[in-house]
Amino acid sequence: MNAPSISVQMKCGDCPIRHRAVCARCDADELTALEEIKYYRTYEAGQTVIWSGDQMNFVGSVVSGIATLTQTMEDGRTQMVGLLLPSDFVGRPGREGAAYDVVATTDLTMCCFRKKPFEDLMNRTPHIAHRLLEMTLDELDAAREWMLVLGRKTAREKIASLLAIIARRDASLSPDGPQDDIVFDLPLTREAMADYLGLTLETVSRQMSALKKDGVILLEGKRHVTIPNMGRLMEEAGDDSDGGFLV
Amino acid sequence: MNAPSISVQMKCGDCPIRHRAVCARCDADELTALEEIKYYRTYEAGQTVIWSGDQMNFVGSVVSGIATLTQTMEDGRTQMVGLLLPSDFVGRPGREGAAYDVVATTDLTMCCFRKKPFEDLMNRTPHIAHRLLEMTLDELDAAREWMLVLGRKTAREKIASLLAIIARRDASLSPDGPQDDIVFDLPLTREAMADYLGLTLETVSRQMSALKKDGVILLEGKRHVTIPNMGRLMEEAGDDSDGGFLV
DNA sequence: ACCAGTCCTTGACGCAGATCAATTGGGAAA
DNA sequence: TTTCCCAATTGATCTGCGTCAAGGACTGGT
Repeated sequence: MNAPSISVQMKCGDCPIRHRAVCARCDADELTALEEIKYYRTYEAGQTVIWSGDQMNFVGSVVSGIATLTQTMEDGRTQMVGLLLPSDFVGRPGREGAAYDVVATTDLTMCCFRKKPFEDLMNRTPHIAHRLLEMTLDELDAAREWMLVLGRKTAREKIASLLAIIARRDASLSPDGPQDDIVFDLPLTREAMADYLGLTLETVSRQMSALKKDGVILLEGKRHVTIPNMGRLMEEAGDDSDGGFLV
Repeated sequence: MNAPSISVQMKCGDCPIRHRAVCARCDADELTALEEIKYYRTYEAGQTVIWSGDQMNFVGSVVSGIATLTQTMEDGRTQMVGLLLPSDFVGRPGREGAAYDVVATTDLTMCCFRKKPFEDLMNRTPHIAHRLLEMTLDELDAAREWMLVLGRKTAREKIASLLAIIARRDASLSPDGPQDDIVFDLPLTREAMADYLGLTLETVSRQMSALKKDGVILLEGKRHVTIPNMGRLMEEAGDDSDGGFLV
């Protein structure tokens, strides 16, 4: 057999991202098996990928674009419970339905695996099951970290926490040196930020302006952000530990 | 081989609870293996079981008593991120240290398994790994459910949500008919409730009084609670769906 | 009986963030 | 260029919950 290059296959064929469900121990057979059950789907900004409660017949990863996981009460109050960036995993192996609405906030491409065969592969491949457990533990840590943000932080600290997460996530993707300015475009509207932070969009806007005035961030236009001093931002977030991760 | 009664072994020998990590597919050999690496530990009310960051050399379940998972900021603000009731699992297979403080809020008995041998067993026993993934997904759902509570609910709704969780959890343990009054003793101080709900103890106290005045709950002394109408309580929680579970 | 300690309740007041409302800015279509 | 549209900003006011403070109800110890 003509063994394919692992480094390419690790990234799941032609996906430009590294699937988190795929790990260093995956061998060529497993990768071929994944290749056979995978397909791509694209969604437009604003489209709902899955409604809470719907049957979900795939798992997969975000390839490009941003999606959110949200919960809504009958009276319309909504809380975002997860932010899905490229390479993040979506799906609940072993579960029937979706627990939350998944919404594309930008144009979105997903790399999906049909669920049943994926579960079969998982069941006969211990290290994939192991990897999924690790990923789920990561998400649990992130969710609990966020509980502290929602329950105990001020509006200013909440905003700083969110910016820190996005900045860190973004910086880890780019190959820049670690202590340069961090520059990125916010992938969320003020309203989406508010739904993530348990605030109103007005409060988000005011605190963004305040952080800008105080030199914690630079803002060009509405979305383009520069972090001149990551340490300062993390102080503002009330977050000494450089832990703090999300999704 | 003299196969032991599964129904007894399912409960892990002499533990009075059913370990969630042990499932219907566990066979006698696996149960024996667990039996060999298990031990009990007891803690007094108020004692800290594990400090965040500490090396954790066991996993296990709560046998009796209540423990909490909490995070604390440097300035002392604390947020509870999990409530551990009997049969709940503690531990992060595959992880080195503890991510949160675990504190006994009442006298507590834990049934522990030494971590390394437990992980070995998990690694060679797919259905135990599978069970752990399921448990972790449950906890993730619970954490995300709680994010909605923390981010978007009012103080009154928060209190009602917490009471509903404890009531439901309690009712599922007792063999009573489903539509009787639900009666239980609150396992938490007002301060612990506040730390769970992102409130102050004074607000918790006021809202408890308000719910009592409005007949949503009956209070005898400080801790003894009767829920005359579970549906009413869940309305107050802003929670139509009878989902809603926690840890 | 008395005291000390802990937990809880209740009141008075202030403030962070919500609500309501008006205006600005910037990109796309005509 | 003008117009439209939607995201975002900013201001004015309101309010739910936090803060500070005083006191009550148990419990266990002496």
